[in-house]
Amino acid sequence: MNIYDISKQAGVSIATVSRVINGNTNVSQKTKDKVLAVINECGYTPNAFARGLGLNTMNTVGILCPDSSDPYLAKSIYYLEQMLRQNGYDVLLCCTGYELSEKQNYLNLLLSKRVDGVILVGPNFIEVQDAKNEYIRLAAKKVPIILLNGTLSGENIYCALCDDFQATYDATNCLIKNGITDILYLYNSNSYSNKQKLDGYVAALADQGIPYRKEFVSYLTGDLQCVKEHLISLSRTGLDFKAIITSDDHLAVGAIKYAKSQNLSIPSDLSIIGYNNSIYAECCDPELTSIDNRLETICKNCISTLMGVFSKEPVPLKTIFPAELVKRETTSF
Amino acid sequence: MNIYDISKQAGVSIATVSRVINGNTNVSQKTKDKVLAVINECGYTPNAFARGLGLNTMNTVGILCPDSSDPYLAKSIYYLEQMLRQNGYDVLLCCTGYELSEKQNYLNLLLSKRVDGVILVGPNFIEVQDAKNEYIRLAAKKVPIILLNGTLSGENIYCALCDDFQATYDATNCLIKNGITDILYLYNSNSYSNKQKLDGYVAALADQGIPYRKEFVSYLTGDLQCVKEHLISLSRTGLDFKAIITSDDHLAVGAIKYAKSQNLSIPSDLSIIGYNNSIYAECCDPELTSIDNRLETICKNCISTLMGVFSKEPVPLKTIFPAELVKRETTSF
DNA sequence: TTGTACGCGTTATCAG
DNA sequence: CTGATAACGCGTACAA
Repeated sequence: MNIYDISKQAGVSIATVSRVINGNTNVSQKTKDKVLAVINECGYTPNAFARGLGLNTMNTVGILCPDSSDPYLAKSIYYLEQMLRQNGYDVLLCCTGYELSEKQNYLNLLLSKRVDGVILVGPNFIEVQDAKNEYIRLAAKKVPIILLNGTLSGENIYCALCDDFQATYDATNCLIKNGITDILYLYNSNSYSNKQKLDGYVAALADQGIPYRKEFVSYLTGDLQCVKEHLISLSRTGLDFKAIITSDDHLAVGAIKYAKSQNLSIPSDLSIIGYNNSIYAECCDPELTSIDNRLETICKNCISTLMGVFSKEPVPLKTIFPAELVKRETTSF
Repeated sequence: MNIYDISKQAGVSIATVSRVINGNTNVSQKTKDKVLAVINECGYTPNAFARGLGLNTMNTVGILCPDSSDPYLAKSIYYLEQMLRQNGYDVLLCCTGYELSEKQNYLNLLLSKRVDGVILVGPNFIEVQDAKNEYIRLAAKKVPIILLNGTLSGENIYCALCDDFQATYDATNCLIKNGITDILYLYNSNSYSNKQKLDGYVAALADQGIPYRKEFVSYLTGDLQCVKEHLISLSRTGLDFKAIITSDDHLAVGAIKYAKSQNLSIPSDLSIIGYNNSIYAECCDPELTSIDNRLETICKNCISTLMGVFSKEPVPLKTIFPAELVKRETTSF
């Protein structure tokens, strides 16, 4: 079943069939009806590959993320998929894992599939060492690249993110204002975004005249059990801490597990603040105070920027939204 | 940059370039080296659309799911994406929501994009009324359809699932054997799979001579708060229950929230068993006993079946795995 | 308003 | 081992 079959059956040329399919107005109602009738009768659908070849696009956007099962990234993907589809774009999904080389491979793979644009989801795409981000700039020579919760300068690269520095700065400040100064900071990746968060924590301490203590900051990967055990061993060294801020809700849940295991009561003995305001924050107990980085808003911004680029409208290179501290049961304020 | 440019630059015909690209053996090493050199120099990548047009495939599989941000579905998608990519297939992701008409629309959309196969993820695709599943059988006339955790008979439809009936049967039995007979059952969708789960619960009661009580079974949608409130109002009616089995971990977390709010101690006052063994089960407190339906195994089976269909090998129509009760802190056994 | 003819970039076939 | 050429199915100038 192709456009020739339809044109024969309807007694018109393929050009007319094409016009009808693509909503071209220069077709008489009578002809249009006839063609549509044949199309419906035959259940004809234009061949997407041929169309893609001619138009040099299949209206597809690539979404790259380290791990689509991470609740926060999963939510991002969900929003993006919905919004892209509303705009008539399909989603090609790629889960890269956390290795730089794989991210690079998959980005090139998407380019070779001729996607119209790529969205890099999550802060983990941007490395602190700028040279390692060069592959993204290279890709941006071919299609627009959108960073969701990441920031990178470069032509044809657009960023939408939350002010991570300010967010942890404010959260840290909030604790200090409430008389809590022994604050642990836990993070789980060395991305640029996580560096910002850490900087916010450090700056807040400095601004309040509280000395920064290296042993209060830990880089941690692994499951909840690992987090718990790390905190237990930390407290066994005699370290005394009254609060924990984490770069991720998952770590914060680990902190809750630690508190339970030591019979510490939350928040009177230990305050905990997570990051992302993901489902983790609601299903744990006590429910987690968490920094909300306005995921839906950011996703919406990404898509509107991308659509703007496609239609050659002027769009902002970088959009930064403020975070919001969502207070639940792991803090007393 | 197309195959003609390369062929000119290398001083060979486009046929030879094509042969080199596609690893055809009938090319002399010398020619091959020359062509490869030019390809690398120019950074040439074959046009995927043209290739698709010629081969009538772009090696793409559609994944349809109601909501990619649901932890259980997100995990499924993650596994599937990984495994498909290992086999050289891309993933076109579609989030349909829970409306039948939308599922239908999106399935047709995927077909029009000429995917090589479609995987329907999650039990929610199969309706109890068989007529409502007809659109899937129709789609299967064009490409193989794989049901992940669903079951439907039909040509070119393949199913991999977990024995939901047996799973809740065994879980219910387990509670009864431990002297708990007042067991609530909560479910959140009317899918075929959820019907199986409910049947398992009912059958276990019957086999143990415990009368089935309609008021012990609730259909519930909504967030954790809703679940909690429903249970509170249920207990206010004087209903006395000692255990809750749910069709989904999310509902079970709601049940935990309920127990907390009523100062019931878990599991001595109330036992809770969830379903899916998702991240919900680990991050709540107490950690949730949950029925694990072997997601990774099922995903692996789906992909191997699909690849089998693609290569025209004989494959099973239906594969059923047993579930496993993962015991944590919400049950005493 | 409609039809003809060509281009899009591959891969496959067949001839040499 | 290599080259010429015909599909693949559609969109679209351009002609009528």
